[in-house]
Amino acid sequence: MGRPSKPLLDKERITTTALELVDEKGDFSVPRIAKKLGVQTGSVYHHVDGRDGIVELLRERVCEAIDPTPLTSPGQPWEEALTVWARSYRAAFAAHPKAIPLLATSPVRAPRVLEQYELAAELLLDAGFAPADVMPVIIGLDNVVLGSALDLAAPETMWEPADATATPHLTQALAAMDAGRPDRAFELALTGLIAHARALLLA
Amino acid sequence: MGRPSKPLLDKERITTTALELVDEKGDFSVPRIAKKLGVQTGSVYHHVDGRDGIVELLRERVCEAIDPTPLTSPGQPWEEALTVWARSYRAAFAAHPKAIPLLATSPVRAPRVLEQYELAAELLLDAGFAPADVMPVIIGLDNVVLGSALDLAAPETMWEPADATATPHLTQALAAMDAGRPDRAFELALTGLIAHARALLLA
DNA sequence: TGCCGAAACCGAAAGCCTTTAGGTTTCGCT
DNA sequence: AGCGAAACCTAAAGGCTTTCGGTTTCGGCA
Repeated sequence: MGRPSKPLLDKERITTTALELVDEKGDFSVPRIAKKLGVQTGSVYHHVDGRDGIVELLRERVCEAIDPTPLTSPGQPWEEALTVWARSYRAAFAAHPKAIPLLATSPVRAPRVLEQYELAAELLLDAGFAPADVMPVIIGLDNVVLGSALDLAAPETMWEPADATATPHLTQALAAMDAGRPDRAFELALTGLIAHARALLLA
Repeated sequence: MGRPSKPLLDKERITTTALELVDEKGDFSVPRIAKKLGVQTGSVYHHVDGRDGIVELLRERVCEAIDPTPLTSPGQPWEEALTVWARSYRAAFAAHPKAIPLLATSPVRAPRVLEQYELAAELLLDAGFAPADVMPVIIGLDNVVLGSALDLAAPETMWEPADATATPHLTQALAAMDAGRPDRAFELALTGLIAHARALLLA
């Protein structure tokens, strides 16, 4: 009953299980993780800093797939660096669309993730952006990326017209987007944002 | 103990109380609403469709302050209509920034709110937008508005670098935005989006 | 080699939360 | 006058997060 010979739990396995639950149900709970791992609920708390800690682990895990090298390779124009980074960013979140609502509403604490934003901030400052303009650009990028990733795999998640006859145009637009090319929409929104940022820089 | 002479509860009072709780704590619960109204928890369920129903009531309440007339007044260019509407939209949410995470993560069901998006969709379709391009524009607008409203009153909500020395540029950018003019950032993001939409229309 | 503290799990419980069910009183309509 | 619906209460089920103490095992140190 006491300590097992080989540990049954670790952060990796907890994170993996939480992500599995999020991917299929859109949410997770500590008891469900414990049940999936064949362990008592309380045991999980020996490896993890509460539920919020698991959320941060999920953020780290999802963001591991983002390639930060575009932000650090010198000699590139900032537009190109930001664009390539954003594509990688989007792909990482599109792989786990149901995690986005979970991650979008809690403050970012994970150091490895903050590090990427730090690189982005440095890139923009080095490019000559006014300090006050840096966050708006980054946040705008964030919005485009997450919004697009969310709509990529779950457009019906955010708009639920109960009565389609009351909102014919909205229903039509939703259906058209379903059948459309979200990739193109993302690319256009991205170029729009970059153009907006360039205007900020020149102003 | 039975039915009171004058009803103690109604949707209005429940919504108002929930919004008060959200404004000060960033969240609400049915028992807390009941306690504030001097009533048993279960009683609330006689007036409201569960917790999710209260969220929709909150959405309605917050969105009441959005002025839909720009979307319906004819003879105006769609750019102007959308811009004016977006400013009103942003002001409504900026009045209750802590409600944004709550409302941003649940599907929109409130008819009065869907009606506004219906008007926006109709406006864009009438302006000649391809059906597949309508939702990307609306969602982009949504992102700019909510993102800006959130950062307007609560920038520290989303970015919490525990170690400022590890992220000097990010910390500087955050501080600069705090001291800066979020209004100007919003206007620039908005014009950027409108320009992007115009490019979509012409393509 | 023997011991001791830390690590890892279990069992139990406190204190939230949402939601449902049934009982009691009052209101409005027939 | 009476009856059904409305509005509240009491109670409880079942879930969640988190903490606390108990038990066993492991690793390092004397």
